[in-house]
Amino acid sequence: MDRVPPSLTPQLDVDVPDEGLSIGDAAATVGLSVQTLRYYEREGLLLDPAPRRSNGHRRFHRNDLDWLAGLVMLRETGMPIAQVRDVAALSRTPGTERERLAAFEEHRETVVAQLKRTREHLAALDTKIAAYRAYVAREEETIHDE
Amino acid sequence: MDRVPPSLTPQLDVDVPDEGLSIGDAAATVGLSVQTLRYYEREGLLLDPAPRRSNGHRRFHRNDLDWLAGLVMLRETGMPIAQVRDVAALSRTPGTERERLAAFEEHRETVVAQLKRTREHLAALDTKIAAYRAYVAREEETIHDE
DNA sequence: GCTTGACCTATAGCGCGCTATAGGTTGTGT
DNA sequence: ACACAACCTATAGCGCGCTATAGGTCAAGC
Repeated sequence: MDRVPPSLTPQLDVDVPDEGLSIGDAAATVGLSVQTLRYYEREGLLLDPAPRRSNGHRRFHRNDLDWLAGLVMLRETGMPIAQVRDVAALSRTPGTERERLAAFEEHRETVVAQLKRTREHLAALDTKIAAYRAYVAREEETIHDE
Repeated sequence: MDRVPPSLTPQLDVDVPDEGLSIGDAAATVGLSVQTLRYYEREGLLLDPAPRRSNGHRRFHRNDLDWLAGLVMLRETGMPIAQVRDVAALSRTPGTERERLAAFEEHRETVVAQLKRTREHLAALDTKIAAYRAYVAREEETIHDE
């Protein structure tokens, strides 16, 4: 078996017609621009180049959309293009399930670390905001007192 | 009063000598490169251009370091340079405490939103990891059975 | 006295991730 | 029949945030 069965990667809850989606609809569905989607294909981030209709237009099917949703997730959690490309290459190669798992687990660690940092920054920001609120409140009082 | 008193923005718990730090030490302290620090100065992200010694070398004092820590926090939570510049400009202008507060509160919202998205992405990533773990485990079993 | 290193200014260059432009084909609605 | 939108390829350009380079001053240590 080459890839994890689709049933195990439930990403998207939109229904995709059997004939697939145009690039415009696909882009809208996953929240990318049409250019970006073509760019991703060129850069080898897709599982496969999207199949074309007789007129040369791309069609995106269910599994493409699922993959795209995952790819957007990786990108939005800060995974660089090059690394996504590596993951895509792995996912194209049968018998690399362990490596894929390792890649995802490693990325998970970076996301968790990033989350932690952001939470700490948020705390600092809250401290700053509290200080300013106190200052502004104090100023208001002073005006009242006059 | 021009700025919020330093006591209300406790950012950094390192002690800074009275004569201040060199740019190298300051950069190391706040986790930036020397070039980046100079770049930030040029771009007007500092409260004021750092004062120079007779030899033209910058000195960073306590309040500069505090500001820098805050600036790094803003940058690392994704605030663009241009917006940091605006905040710096506000912080230079007396009587703008309310605007500064508003800027920080607004940024807080974007950070919270970003945090939420990242947590959702993390959940999706965890689902993927779980699926792969199950797959790999199942594969292992199959090999055992042979 | 001379090298070494940290600093200085000024300016050019770069990596990333798109985004825009040119020039063309297809197909759908009026 | 014809305009108009959506698609196509190929390639150039751009915004952001640094980072590197050139060319120099100064201070300390060997």
